[in-house]
Amino acid sequence: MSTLPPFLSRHSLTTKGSNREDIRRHNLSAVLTLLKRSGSTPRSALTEITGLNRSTISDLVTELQELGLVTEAEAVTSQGVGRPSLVVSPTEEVVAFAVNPDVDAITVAVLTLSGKIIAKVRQATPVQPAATTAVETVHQIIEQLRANLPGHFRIAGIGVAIPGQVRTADGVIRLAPRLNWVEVPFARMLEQLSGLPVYIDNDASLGALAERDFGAGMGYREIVYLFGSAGGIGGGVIHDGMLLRGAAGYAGELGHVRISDDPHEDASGLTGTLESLVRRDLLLKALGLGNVDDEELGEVLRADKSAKVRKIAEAQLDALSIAVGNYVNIFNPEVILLAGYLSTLFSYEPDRLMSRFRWSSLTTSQARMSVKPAILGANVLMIGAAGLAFSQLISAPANTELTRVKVKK
Amino acid sequence: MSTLPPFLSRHSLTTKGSNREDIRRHNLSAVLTLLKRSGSTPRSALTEITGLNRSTISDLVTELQELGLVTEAEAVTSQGVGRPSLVVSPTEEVVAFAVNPDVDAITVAVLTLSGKIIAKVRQATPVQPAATTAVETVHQIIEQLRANLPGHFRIAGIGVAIPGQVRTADGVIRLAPRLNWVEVPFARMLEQLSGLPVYIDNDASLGALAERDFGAGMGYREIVYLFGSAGGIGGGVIHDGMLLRGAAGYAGELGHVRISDDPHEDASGLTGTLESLVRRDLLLKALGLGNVDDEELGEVLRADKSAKVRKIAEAQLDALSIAVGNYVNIFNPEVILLAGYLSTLFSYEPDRLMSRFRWSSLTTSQARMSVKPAILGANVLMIGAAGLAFSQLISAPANTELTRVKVKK
DNA sequence: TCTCTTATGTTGCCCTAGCCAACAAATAGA
DNA sequence: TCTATTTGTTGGCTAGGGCAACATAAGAGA
Repeated sequence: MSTLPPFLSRHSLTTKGSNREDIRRHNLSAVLTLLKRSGSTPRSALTEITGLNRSTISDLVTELQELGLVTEAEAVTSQGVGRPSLVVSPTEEVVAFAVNPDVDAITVAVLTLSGKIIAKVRQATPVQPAATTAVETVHQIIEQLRANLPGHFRIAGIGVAIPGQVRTADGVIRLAPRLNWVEVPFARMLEQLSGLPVYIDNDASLGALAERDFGAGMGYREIVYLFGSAGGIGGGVIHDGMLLRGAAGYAGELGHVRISDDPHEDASGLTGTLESLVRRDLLLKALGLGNVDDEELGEVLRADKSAKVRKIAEAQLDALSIAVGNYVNIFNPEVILLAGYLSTLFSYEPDRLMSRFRWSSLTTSQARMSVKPAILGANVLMIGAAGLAFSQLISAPANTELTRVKVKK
Repeated sequence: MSTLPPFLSRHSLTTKGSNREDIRRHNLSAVLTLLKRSGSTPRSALTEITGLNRSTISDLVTELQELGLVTEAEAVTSQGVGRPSLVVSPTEEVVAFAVNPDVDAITVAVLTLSGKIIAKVRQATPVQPAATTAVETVHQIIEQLRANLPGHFRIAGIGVAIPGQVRTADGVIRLAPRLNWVEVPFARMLEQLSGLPVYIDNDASLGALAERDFGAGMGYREIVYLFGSAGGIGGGVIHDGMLLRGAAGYAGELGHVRISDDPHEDASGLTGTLESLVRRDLLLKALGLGNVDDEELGEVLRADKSAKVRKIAEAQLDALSIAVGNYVNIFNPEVILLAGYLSTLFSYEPDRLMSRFRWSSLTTSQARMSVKPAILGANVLMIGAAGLAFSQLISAPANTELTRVKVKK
């Protein structure tokens, strides 16, 4: 029996020792991570980036190949003097399901390791579904998609993007105001139905991860991601290349941060927050628009010449500027990515935001910092959710079980 | 020559491979980290916490002993059945200098690995010193302290806590408004004079690290630290047990975050920020106090019964509540630590803050979150700065050169 | 077409560091 | 004093990354 100082036990994660298995896992994971992000990569590049020995890379790639995760092929185009390097690619035969339940529809897709969408189903929900109904619908769509996959494909799991707060430890949706879901053990429910491992996280957080891997955040290690949708404003922060989750997974609620004394409430009942000031619905109303997507909204907005609309848009841009300035001070990011409605708003008058946010942040922190629109469009949540489902496989390629498409009875 | 996709090169850090040396370094570091934080620790505890084998711990401790970093001794009190475990302690003979230049004084101290202060000199500066003057003064004090150290002691380096923004990569002070220093290559200057390695960081960030290791943050991995001083409000964020530094080291400027439309400016010219609303000097003035420390301020404040003072204090508490609520939403921390003046303010009426911050953050994120006063007092910056100076040694015990007290000619 | 240069894949061997098992040592309790 | 329990110690094992030598496949130049 031990008599550890009580606080030490909690430190066990940081101060864990490592052994040979950890090395191997780490190196396999490093190689697979590179392949996921950049697709086909020559072995020589893997050697250079990882700093490992040629022979080690050879060994690692062989193991990944035996695991059925990557394939090797001879280079098509020769890249110069010397023996051409073999090109390694993530296989297209390992897939994940991505799920996004929202107010008006449930979307499910099948994606490969490198983020390619193989199939996608969007099922409209006439009435806002209860959690149990939603889980069943998701399950049915997945079964149908699964039946259409080639038999030798294997499945990493199901990733779910939730417009709300998710306790990542056990996959419980604590609160999804728009869906009116409270304390729903979504992961457990869907796992029991589908028999597949289920991973859940907040939608904006997954958006941030998707942009980091395949979008405007590629190559950055310090990213602040702000996502505006019909339901409000969410955020995700990438720090040191990894998602900032906080104690329970609720970190990054960047839309619910108070920046003004304005008494209007946001969707969560907080006043003066970014979400309460930057409202897509207000602009839609002013433009006389109904249910349009962000692209169409952008076009109408740019075409509109009324002073009233301009005033609303600019007031929202100014509020966004303050928030951007704040996040520069807080995170000192390399880049701030604006997605969804915020991207539309930004594009309306980029200079206004760029000049104003500088008033609300320290000049030092602005150095070499850029603000960009996100580039992944409507499929960003699918890519992010699938990435989440793959994350276990990515971090421990040799120790993660994949499920066959056809279940053996 | 390689033709890597341009963004991949920046990823090299995450996707670096690891080898045997990395394991050894990591394990030595894990053991030394534990010893630093908890002081004397039995070998059995090291085994249990790290998860490593008994024989491995034995080997690691032997190496640390040979490096002169730890000592082993038989247990004084027996702790139960079985052979008593040997107790390992960090040596007291490896020290670091801690430096804190401020407006009215320059403070330098000598500390051991476990944060014990061996010697301390506070030299008042009648006029606010220029950077070069300050560096020379620091150097002289260090020489004097060094001369008084036993000859067999060894020095890890100099850690400097700066009331301003520091570019951590090269140790340049970008801006320290209070000292009126701009773009000062402090680390390089002091390194050239002293011949010792110099590490610099922002004062509040170092405060956060000190509280994590030896203060109210012990055992937590997600900490938001807010520090109020005469010069303003600084912040430090510990995420996953590590300091959040951002792209260049400027992250954590939590005092310069705008939370209201109030037009008053803070020390950096930003309006409506936490720092502009929570002002120690205003309260001092209202209480008719001069240059007192936080403890005395707290006593006078508690004794005071005037409505005017109460109004000021409560307004400041309310502003602090909003900021606390915001940081709960942003970081989902386990604990928020209030230090310096903010601790005084909090203690004046803790319930007011505790009830009000709940209005400005999502209830979900408040679960199991606590707000506490920091417990390290006036020496917090010395502890933090010394910890910074030791960090290189801690992270690579076998590969870090220590300097002898007596220089061989 | 034939070398020469260059870059990469392959193979066998080495070495390090963590693990394991057996044994020794030091305690508490009966 | 004897037993159970826990921990330190020792020697051998093993996995996996590094290394060097060699093989291979290009391009360049004559």
